[in-house]
Amino acid sequence: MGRPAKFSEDQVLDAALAVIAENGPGAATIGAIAARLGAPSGSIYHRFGSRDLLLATLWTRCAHRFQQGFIAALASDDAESAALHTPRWCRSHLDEAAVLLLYRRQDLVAEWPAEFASVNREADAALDAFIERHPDLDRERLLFATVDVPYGAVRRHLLNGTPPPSTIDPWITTTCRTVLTP
Amino acid sequence: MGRPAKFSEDQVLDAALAVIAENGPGAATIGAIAARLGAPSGSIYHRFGSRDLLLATLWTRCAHRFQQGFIAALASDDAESAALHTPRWCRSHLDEAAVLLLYRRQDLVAEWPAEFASVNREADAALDAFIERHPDLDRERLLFATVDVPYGAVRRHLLNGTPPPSTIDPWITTTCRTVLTP
DNA sequence: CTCCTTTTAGAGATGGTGTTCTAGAATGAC
DNA sequence: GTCATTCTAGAACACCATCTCTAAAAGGAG
Repeated sequence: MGRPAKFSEDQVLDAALAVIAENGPGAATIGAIAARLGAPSGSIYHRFGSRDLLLATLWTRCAHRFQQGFIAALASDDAESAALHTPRWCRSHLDEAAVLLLYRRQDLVAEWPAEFASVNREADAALDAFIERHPDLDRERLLFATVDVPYGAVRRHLLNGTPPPSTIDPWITTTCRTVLTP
Repeated sequence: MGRPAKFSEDQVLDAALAVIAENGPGAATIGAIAARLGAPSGSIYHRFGSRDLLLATLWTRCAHRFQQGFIAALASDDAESAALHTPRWCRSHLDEAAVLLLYRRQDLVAEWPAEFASVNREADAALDAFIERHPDLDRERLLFATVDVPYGAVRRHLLNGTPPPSTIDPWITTTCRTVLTP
């Protein structure tokens, strides 16, 4: 019932994604997003009550998509594969990776809406479970090997807008193994 | 001759630095910077012709200060010390590190002024010289060990506003050694 | 002291952005 | 067909930030 939507919610988010990946969060004005989609700004506001709500939704979508593979790798008790998930995912999701890894939430969203509070709950739980199974590891060390190093390895290339080359993978793996084995 | 300045150029830059470190680049409006310094906005514009010019100057000052130690370590042919420079400098220059490492130039400065074009010339030259002396190394590998990994190790802590703990240093050193020795 | 320069001081013009509001178009239910 | 509902469409509003402009203050040179 009612008029069918001409622009889906995901289409709006994709437009916002493209704008940010191209010109940074500052360029992600409602006007720019609407223009990219060929929609009037009113339609955007009809879907998402505010700019903050729109960008928080986008951020959450990106984070959720990214974390799936990471969580799965941790759940199968494979730290090296978890570490490699970052470069791999970046290669196949260049724009989303740029938005997720190059910026902070606060750079996109002035005031983070309460309903999006626990974006990282699942990932945190996966890390906790992993630690639980490996009492000789501390959380900081695990984060360094599986999050921080892959992130650093990938960042420069995301800044260029180019996919991270496959040469970095063995460096990440080696680092992971070296740091995590006593 | 002429009226003596009540606010020095560095004072203005320091005020901008504090504002950004506290609330992000979006909060670094001329009004906020002036208010923090207790100066009227007109005085800011008298010194720095525009907001872009002010922030570009700040960025360049940060980058220059940061790169001194890095360049020196590379010049003395010590890659591990170059890698450790990042966490060390972050500890003693928390605010500047946050501005320099957490944001992109484009996040601060809409249009980078031409006169600040070559911020990284010296650092690039130091890297080139190092490579020249170690023909078995390629540049990407050196960047990974001395730039990317330390950067990743430090980022989460800068986001918290806390100095990176000393526990990360041996991980960085180990990574550096492992990746750079054939 | 009188000129000249530099800087402070802040009011005001300008432009752009988030948001709201009203009107109209498209569809399903009856 | 008529009504209710959902969405498009874009004009209008309010706000905020950058930047400009004018006047006055503070010192040095002659």
